[in-house]
Amino acid sequence: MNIRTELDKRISAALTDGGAPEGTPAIINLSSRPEADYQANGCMAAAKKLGTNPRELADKVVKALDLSDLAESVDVAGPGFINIKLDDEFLAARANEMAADDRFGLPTPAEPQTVVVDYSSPNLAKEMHVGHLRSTIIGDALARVLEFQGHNVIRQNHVGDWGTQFGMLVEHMIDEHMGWLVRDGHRIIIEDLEEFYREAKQKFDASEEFADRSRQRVVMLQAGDAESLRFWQAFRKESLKHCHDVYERLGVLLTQDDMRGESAYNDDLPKVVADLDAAGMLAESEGAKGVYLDEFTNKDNERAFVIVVKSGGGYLYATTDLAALRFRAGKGKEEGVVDWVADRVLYVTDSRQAEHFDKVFLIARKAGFVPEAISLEHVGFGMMLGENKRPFATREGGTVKLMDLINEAERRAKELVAAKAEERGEEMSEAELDEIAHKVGIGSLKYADLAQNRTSDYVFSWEKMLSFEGNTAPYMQYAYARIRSIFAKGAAKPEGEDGSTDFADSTDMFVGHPAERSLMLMLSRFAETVQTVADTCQPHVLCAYLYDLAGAFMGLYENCPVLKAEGATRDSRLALCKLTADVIQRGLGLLGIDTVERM
RNA sequence: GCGCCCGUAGCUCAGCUGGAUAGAGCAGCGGUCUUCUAAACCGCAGGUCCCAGGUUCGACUCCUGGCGGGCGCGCCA
Repeated sequence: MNIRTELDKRISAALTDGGAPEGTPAIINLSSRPEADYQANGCMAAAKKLGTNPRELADKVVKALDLSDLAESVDVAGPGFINIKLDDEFLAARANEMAADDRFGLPTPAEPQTVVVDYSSPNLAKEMHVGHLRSTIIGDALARVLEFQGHNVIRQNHVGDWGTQFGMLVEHMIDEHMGWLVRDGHRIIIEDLEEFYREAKQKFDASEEFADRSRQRVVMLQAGDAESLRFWQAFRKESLKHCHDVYERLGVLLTQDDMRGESAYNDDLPKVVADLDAAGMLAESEGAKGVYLDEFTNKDNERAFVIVVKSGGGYLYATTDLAALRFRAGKGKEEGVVDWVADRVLYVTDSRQAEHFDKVFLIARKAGFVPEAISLEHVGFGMMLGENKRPFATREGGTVKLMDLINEAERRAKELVAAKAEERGEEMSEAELDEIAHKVGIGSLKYADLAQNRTSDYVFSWEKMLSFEGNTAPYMQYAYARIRSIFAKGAAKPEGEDGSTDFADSTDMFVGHPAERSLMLMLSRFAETVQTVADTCQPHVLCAYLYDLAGAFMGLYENCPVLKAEGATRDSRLALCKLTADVIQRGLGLLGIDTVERM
């Protein structure tokens, strides 16, 4: 149950009974006061509109309201706040309900949506680097959250596999006599994509002859020349393998099936342009074709011109994005390529592209490519900065490869875990150490990114993200491991071989101590938290929740013995521990982060 | 020139369609391990919420104008 939604529904109705217009929002917030768990702030705003006294309205609302099944007290305070203290038994019932439900009481959406999440989308010309990290991590977390909610999530990896650079790369491949490898149908091996790109680029800049050949190669490629395509295909395959190696290491759910790169829309590009023309939107300027938008201005304060065909005849990313939008909004299904039509499309790219998407979305709407009912959202994020506040780079100022970053994260995590295990005098096999280091290292990398509001730039710090103090992955994973160790230590096991528990009445939790109540209250907020994350595309809200949950658990851990308690109290606390661990595990799982049984 | 984002404790950040006394972590100081992992917990100290106006019963939040920083604005993505 989403308690917040429930309160909003009921109090909103009571506001109507009290004389406010239908649909007046109750404005339910968490209360920071000890005498309340939630507060409704809607009366003040409503009273202002009605021209009545807010306190009187609040009194009327409370009279019209029946919260007896969930609240212990409902009081009017201050200028017209309605304070709600939930009933202990209600909270315990919610906890029991959550424990018996693998969705932890999360309501299924009334109308499941088809949500396209466009994320990661690296350029295949180069190896994946830190610039792709945030999109990959944030997008993956959002896809997991939406999927868990019950929506039909379509992951789309809109990789850059069709640009000018590919002419250059193919030409370089030919120069390097890679033809025999390609011809035999074997996968070519490029040890270092980054280096390969650099070589090609150097040649391109240094040799006019090579540059010319590269440009010709692009034309041949786009015209469908078999030889060129074969090389391109081989390079693409090799590059994709690098990507998927990274995804695998990161535990990102993108697969080959989610791949739909720019090249997939190649045939649609002329049609997009023709349709813009048919819609009367296409204009020409200095040989280029594009769309004028009154809603935006350029540097000279004239209306903006969005180019879709270059003066040389080539297409741009705006064209490809329009084709992709149309594909997602129904054309893909119409043509029998896919079996879905998007209700919502999320573009997880850095915030510098915000205006680009505003323009593209606008054109798509105006041209009738995407109906108003389909929600188009640019999920922007800030840059990754080094501790010197400059864009994150190697000491020499070069690009940081994602694979190197991952290796470093795991190396540091392993060092930490090994040192602590030794300090405690615990034996840990190399294999177990590696597994824990992997989960902690990757978890740290992800959590540090996700825990912060995505819109702002974020300062990358190894020290901070691998710290066990504060809102970090290691802290959360440690909190989980501590709970699990209660089960490992005591005779009680969270579940037996057959999934049964060995403590009686495992779902019969009750409130016997304030710390238990606080924990249950926090647990009950899981559903509303997931809802917020899905609505706003802000994974940091989930991180903050999990951190608060861990904090609430520490209250129990410090104040309420579990294994030493007896009878029903012991059972109740064990069940509470298990539920907390499960919610933490699920919550971290929604962020793409694994838990460990010990660390 | 226009537009977008940001400015909260020494540092890194939260602050939920405007709500009651602005919260965490780090760093600083002081406590808590014969007791379920002390990689933890508890306490203390620390803030003109960039500035100035305005709207309102009420503003970190909304509006206007500044200041400071980042980014974008026609043939890269």
